[in-house]
Amino acid sequence: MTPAELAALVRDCVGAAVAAGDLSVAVPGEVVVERPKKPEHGDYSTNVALRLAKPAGRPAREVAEFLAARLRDADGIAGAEVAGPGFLNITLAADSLGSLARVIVEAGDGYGRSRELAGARINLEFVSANPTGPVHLGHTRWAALGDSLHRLLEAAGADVAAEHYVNDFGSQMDKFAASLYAAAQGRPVPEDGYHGDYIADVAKQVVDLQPGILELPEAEALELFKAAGEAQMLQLLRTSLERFRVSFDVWFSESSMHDEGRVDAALDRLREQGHVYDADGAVWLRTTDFGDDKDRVLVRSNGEKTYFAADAAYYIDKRGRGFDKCVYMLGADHHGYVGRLKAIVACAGDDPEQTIEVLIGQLVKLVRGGEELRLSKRAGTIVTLDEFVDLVGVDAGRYSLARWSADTPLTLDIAEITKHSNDNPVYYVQYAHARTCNAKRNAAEVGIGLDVFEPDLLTSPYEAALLTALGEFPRIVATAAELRAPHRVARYLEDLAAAYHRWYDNCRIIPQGDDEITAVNRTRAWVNDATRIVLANGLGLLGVSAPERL
RNA sequence: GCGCCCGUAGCUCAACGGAUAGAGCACUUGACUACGGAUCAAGAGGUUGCAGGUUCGAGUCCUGCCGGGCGCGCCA
Repeated sequence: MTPAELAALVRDCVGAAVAAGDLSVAVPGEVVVERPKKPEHGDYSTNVALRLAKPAGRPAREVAEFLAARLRDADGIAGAEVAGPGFLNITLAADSLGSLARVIVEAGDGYGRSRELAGARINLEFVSANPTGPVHLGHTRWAALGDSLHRLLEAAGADVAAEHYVNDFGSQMDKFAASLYAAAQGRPVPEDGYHGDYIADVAKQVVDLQPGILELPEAEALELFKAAGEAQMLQLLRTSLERFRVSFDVWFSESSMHDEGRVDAALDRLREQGHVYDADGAVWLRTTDFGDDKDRVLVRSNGEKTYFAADAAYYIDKRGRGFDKCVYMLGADHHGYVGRLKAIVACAGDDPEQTIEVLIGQLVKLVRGGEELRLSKRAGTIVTLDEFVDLVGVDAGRYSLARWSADTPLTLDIAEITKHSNDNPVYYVQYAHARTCNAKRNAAEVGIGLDVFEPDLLTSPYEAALLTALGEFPRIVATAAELRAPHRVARYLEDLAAAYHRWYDNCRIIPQGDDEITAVNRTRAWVNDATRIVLANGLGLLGVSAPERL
């Protein structure tokens, strides 16, 4: 019996109690069944009685007793007890709990996927690094979390587009072009330009591709440097991110919106909605109508459209493409932008509470030997994604960033996250997976495969603990997707790995010495394989490899 | 000044409003006749920043303080 089936059974018991007149209450749409922290609280527990007590006008423990009495008579239930203020603790019969192993093995890659978010069309925008420099550490946290969230949302059944916005319009691109031009001529880059070593590299690549560029008039050369430099930078961004196993469905160019008149069209739309006005020679959006602390400029008095205008157009474009939820993942230094974003949405006639969601990620610091890693020679800024990957590797890097909730400021110690030992959660989980693979190989060698399955033989408490942990996976995935919290998957995998290691220490798959191979051993091979599948599926959601050998 | 985020064990951090607040590291002590021990078992470690409030129940929600981070351009 899966937890979902048990939850449905509990709900049926509520329905039966109501029908019999024991309770007078509306049957809840969904009942939640959890794995209790303490094993003495049963395989599963539910707080449904506590929740129903008030509407039913009865003490919670009494409600729980009505349900317990019905549950005890149901198939697959070994026991149901009322505990504490009114919790209902449920123990499953061994064969009922053990049958889960077969369910998981048969589901394979599909185990953990659900239809919870089916029908949702979600636009997920993250990283959005400017094409004027490398991906840096601040983006990297979102690269890991955003890509994991992408995978999670799809696993929960949502229709998702991962999108990288390219700010290739405006004054910073002119500075970028000027920096490249200066570097190509061997002059020092302008004071307000971009100073990293990569500028010289990109400039050289542009000159190599277009040998005559330095002979052109300056204005023409700058235009070419801008266009070709951007193309080079985008290639670098893409390469860095792909190496980190992060991919985007759409790279969305800001300047393309300007070129195609879509910014003007968006401004017209906002004007029609009645929130645009002219003052001081500029065009404004009345965002104060929707809680912003001041109105914002869309078109400057010199005629140039602002970043903000393009963002409004971008939002309207996303909605035009059919997304009903636009998720923005921003760094903590951009949180001041949230109010304005919501105002854009409201000005466009949508409800910000419905159509956008802004996730704010706190800062990441890297330390080594107690000292913060600060300057990157290469980028002239803080540590880059490539340097981070060089330092810790993709698996440790992704796992370490995905393991913590985004709204916690994070300090990562290089020495700690690269240790190849149980000090390091990523290796702990990967080792558990490698161990399942190794156990499977060894079992196969002595003739134990997936042939005999007698789940009533899975009677060890270590078995029960492992099986209930395996049963939790689909709910963990769905919850992590709904709460936009990939770190829940990582924490769960650590729990599961621990339950597996304990089980492995106590329940042998291959008998010791010359002992005979029994149906218990053969059935345990299923449990081992189910664990292998869940660990692999979970690591996959985090973009971390699941090696068969370490 | 205004706004957002954070404050949990010595350290890094968990905990859909649920049971005695949990892991890992570090510290102390065990299990190596080991299906790869990169593992497992045990111990110690807490007034969840402070003070009120809401309720069957608060680390979690509300109010006010204290401390830290970040942001408040016709920049992007």
